[in-house]
Amino acid sequence: MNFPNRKRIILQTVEEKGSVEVKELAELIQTSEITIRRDLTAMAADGLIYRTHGGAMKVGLAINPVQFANKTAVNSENKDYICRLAAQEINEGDIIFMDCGSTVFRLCQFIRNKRIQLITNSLPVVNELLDSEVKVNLVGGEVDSKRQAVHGLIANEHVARYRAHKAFLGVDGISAQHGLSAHSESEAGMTLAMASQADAVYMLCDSTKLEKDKYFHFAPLSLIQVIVTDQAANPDVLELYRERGVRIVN
Amino acid sequence: MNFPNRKRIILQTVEEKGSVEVKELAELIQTSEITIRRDLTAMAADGLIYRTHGGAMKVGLAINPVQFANKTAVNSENKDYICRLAAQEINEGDIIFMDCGSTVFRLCQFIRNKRIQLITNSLPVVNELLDSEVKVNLVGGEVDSKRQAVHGLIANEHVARYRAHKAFLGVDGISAQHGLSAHSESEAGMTLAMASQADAVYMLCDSTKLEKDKYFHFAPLSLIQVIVTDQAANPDVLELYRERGVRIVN
DNA sequence: TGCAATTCGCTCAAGAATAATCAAAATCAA
DNA sequence: TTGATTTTGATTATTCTTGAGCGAATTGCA
Repeated sequence: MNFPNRKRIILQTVEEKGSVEVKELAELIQTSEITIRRDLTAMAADGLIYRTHGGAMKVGLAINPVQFANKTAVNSENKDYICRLAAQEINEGDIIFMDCGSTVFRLCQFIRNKRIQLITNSLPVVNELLDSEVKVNLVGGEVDSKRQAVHGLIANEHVARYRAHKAFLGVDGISAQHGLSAHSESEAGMTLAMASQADAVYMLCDSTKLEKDKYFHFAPLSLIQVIVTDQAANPDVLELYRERGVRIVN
Repeated sequence: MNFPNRKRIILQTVEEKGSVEVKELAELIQTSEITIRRDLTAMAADGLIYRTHGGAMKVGLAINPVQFANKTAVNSENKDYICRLAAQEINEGDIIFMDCGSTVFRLCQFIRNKRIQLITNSLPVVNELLDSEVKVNLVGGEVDSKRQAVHGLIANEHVARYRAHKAFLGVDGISAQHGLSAHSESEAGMTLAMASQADAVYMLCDSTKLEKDKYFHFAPLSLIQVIVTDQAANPDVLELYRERGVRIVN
């Protein structure tokens, strides 16, 4: 019995029973426990199951994964807080941009029932809003599988064809002095493209990202009009941004 | 016993049993294990089977082991047969179009390991191939939530910017006399856009769609070069298409 | 909190499967 | 037929997988 076959059996068992034990599986598949443990570790790494002591559990979204769901768990209360505020800024009939940040993704749940037009380059966002009131326009171009989003030259050009009322964007780092910075060039390109086509640019960033500089600086602070952040943000820091004409929502 | 014959037997065995071992096949075909291994390697490279240590598995079982159980897609046997044939027409380095038909979607599992460039307007296809060897380019534009695909003017324009070697498309109806027909205008637009930008157009259609006319006729038969269909197709009907210069693969 | 019982991951070794290489056989073209 | 090409088989070195032992970590129970 080889790994793919065991994998199939394990998945099926987990799916049926909700949770399984290592012993149980070893007995069922007629192999050693250490082998099962190794299988479970590998499968958990792929997000197919949830590993527990002594066994494994079914993970809700694992089969049809928007793997994004796991990543968003970090700082999730803060992110939800931010998104709730951001959602209040969106009115019926608005045309908005959303990029592919993990914070921005959580905005989806708060805008499901708004009748708005959305332009995005994020695949999880599109999936999330497929059956909603929101009319979605997807940016075309090269798919970046790691970020589950569309980036590149063609994507930027696509964005340039639209004009929106508001852009809701994430960023890796932001500082009052040096402006916006990112880990990757392509993400920065998309941020710029959307920002330049929007009447108002909203940065959704939890307080940990304030006054942090990442390696690639790509825009001055003047690119944005609003920062939406959480209540853990230092008031003195926020004042820095206000002085430079940025509206703070928190 | 030559390769094509062995291939046929191997495919049939894998299809029946789900998974097989090298030894088993060597015994069955009365040849050496090394030969079987070579056959399996070649077939796996074409995406016809999933290679495991010590044997091979059905592609579907290995790719999404669980969905398989509950998902009783219409005509799935025939569709897999068609897609397996279609996959063999795709070479490393090819640039291909795929549209959003349900048959075309099943092609995904057979091309996961091919190093090719794909341009598609189908969201399920993109999701399916996110973590694969395939480089995906997504067509941008209005998202049609019912069809889970991108359609419309902008989408067609996007397609027009690319040139591909082959297009793999679905269609609602096809007849030797009247050509291609569809249920919806927007889908027809996408089909036309892709077909006109491809060197060779492959229609993937199970035999039930042959000689069927749907309400919206949108292109003559000359638009396409190849029809890939299943073995239930009536030979006399196929002859009609051959007479009109269409290559038949089945 | 502390202790005992599992459970875990790491490393090592044995065995199986594989890829690589080369020789023999079969096939094909002229 | 001869020579070239392809296919097949055998051998060997390498890689992959599995299972066991052992110390470390985690859990459950008192």
